[in-house]
Amino acid sequence: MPEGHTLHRLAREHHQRFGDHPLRVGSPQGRFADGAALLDGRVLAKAEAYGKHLFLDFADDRWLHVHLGLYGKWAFGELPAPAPQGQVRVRLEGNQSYADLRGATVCEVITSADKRAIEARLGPDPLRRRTSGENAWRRLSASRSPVGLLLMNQEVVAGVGNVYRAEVLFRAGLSPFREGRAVPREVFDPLWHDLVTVMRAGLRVGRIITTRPEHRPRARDVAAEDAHYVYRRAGLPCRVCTQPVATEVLAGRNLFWCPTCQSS
DNA sequence: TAAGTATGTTAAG
DNA sequence: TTAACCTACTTAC
Repeated sequence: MPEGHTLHRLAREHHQRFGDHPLRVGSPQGRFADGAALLDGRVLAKAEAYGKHLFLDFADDRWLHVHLGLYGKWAFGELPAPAPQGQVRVRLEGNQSYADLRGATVCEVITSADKRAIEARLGPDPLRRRTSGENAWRRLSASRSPVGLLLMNQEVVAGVGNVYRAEVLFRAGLSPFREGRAVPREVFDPLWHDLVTVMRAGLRVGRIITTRPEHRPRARDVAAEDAHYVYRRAGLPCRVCTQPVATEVLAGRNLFWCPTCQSS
């Protein structure tokens, strides 16, 4: 489930389980054998996330860079670790815990210069401290692309995926088809602030919940089907206006929106 | 059991 | 714009 909040949680969990310990690093699958050999036995000094990228600092200018892509996953457990099931690209083992990585799009050992180059391509990450949306505004307000595309562009905002894209546009009452350059500053600033709010909530809770309590059946114990306003709700009645939620494929991704509530 | 789908990105055409 | 990556879960048959 990798939008930005997931990666920030993963960074935290790696640090909690493995921070400051020497790790055994292997690649049961074999596909990352060379990289694992570069890291095996080293101490994990730090773990951080930037957008959807995870960086594990193995000191002396060696970082493990992971991007989960669509279906990559980390699975954690307590030692002793079981025999690897399926295609385990990386297995980390520390004092008490192990972690298995499967299905990642990117898994590589890089230098801090490589890491800086990756970060330089990314827009501001709403989940990083002391981060302003100014650079996102600069890109967005100069673009003819629809805002629904711009929010998914990691060079504009880092960490937003298909769920946050759909939900934050709904909460702003903004049409996903509005050109970036036609979005007024008075609309963008609250939208950025809302991104920070809902992504922080996702980081805290571990799932994406964007519906306000007054728009769902039960304020607590949010059921999966009540967590979103429009994402994956095509044809269902809008929670606010009861008109059917619309869907369309935009740039290869499913877009969801309410044509009534998001007409501006 | 097979087919379809997914919260993502890159590269080929 | 499309296919590929190649995992796990859901749905169809």
